[in-house]
Amino acid sequence: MPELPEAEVVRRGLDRWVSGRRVETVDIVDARSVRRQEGGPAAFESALLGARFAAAARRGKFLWLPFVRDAAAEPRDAVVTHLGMSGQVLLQDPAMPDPRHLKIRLTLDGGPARHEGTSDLPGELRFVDQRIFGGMFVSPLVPTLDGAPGGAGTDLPLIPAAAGHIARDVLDPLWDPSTFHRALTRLPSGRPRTTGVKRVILDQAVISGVGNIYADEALWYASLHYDRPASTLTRTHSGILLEALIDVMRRSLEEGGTSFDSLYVNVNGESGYFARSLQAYGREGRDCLRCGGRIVREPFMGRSSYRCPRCQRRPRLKKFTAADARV
DNA sequence: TGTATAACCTGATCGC
DNA sequence: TGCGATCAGGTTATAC
Repeated sequence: MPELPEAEVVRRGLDRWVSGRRVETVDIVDARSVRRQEGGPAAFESALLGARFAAAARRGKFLWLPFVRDAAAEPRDAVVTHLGMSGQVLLQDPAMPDPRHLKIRLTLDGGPARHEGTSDLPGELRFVDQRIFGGMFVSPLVPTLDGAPGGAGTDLPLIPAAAGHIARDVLDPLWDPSTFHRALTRLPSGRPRTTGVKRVILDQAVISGVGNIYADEALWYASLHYDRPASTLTRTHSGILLEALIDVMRRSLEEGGTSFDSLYVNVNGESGYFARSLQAYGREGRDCLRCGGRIVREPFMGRSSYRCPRCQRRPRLKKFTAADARV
């Protein structure tokens, strides 16, 4: 299931194989995959025909390719891709049969000089999506603003308007423990966040790139229960949690991401191997590798949470006091 | 204003 | 064998 490491693997593939190339044809096989496109499928097609892609970028699980029509111009728009639950971006030879669940097909030219002599340069970019939670759409690039969730201090000067609400992601080098602690434990208004810590780290407007798998993994490393009120976390807790999030994302990235089935692959159709390294997620009934307790699976937000009941104990109910509300 | 939840979607799996 | 129910989960809209 695509989270930050999987999106980054795909971004690297796009950057290597697609940037610098021009779109020759656009074929929307299933209009549901461009449902977020303003103006509908026709607008998507007319925006991309003849466009030349620049370097691929990403924030959290959103990735995008800025594009231009005039080689001398600066990109003002980007084609944004979100993989959702089951999206894949494949670069394939046009002679290969269409994959099942093919939704969008872009044929690309031979690319710039750096692609010359590359005998196996795939000619088609194919967006494949079984569950149709993902999609593609064109969005104007806007400056990242101070005060926006991922705004000041980011290394991305421009971001698609449609992704402007997404906060700085886990691997952004400019996160620091103090900023993270405040984002985790306080609302923008300054009031305490009383909601559970897992809900908060899944909120892409607080920190982006975390999904159900890596949330459970990071909480296991930090020995935190998913329902512990965020406002009760100390700076030590939030510091350990941030380190755990960064560490689990980096290690997953080194192994090409997490694949449980064929639903996540890189642009070459290859699976990642991080599923073998998971400590909590998907390990129901197996021993906790830290304390020997038995990992349990519990319903949470309409999905599942995995934890060790011994070293990630359920928080005791605490009466809310005036001191908690002090800003 | 902040939080919780339903809806979207398809294939695999399970029980009857 | 075939059918229906259930489950998986990221994002957004809606309800509270």
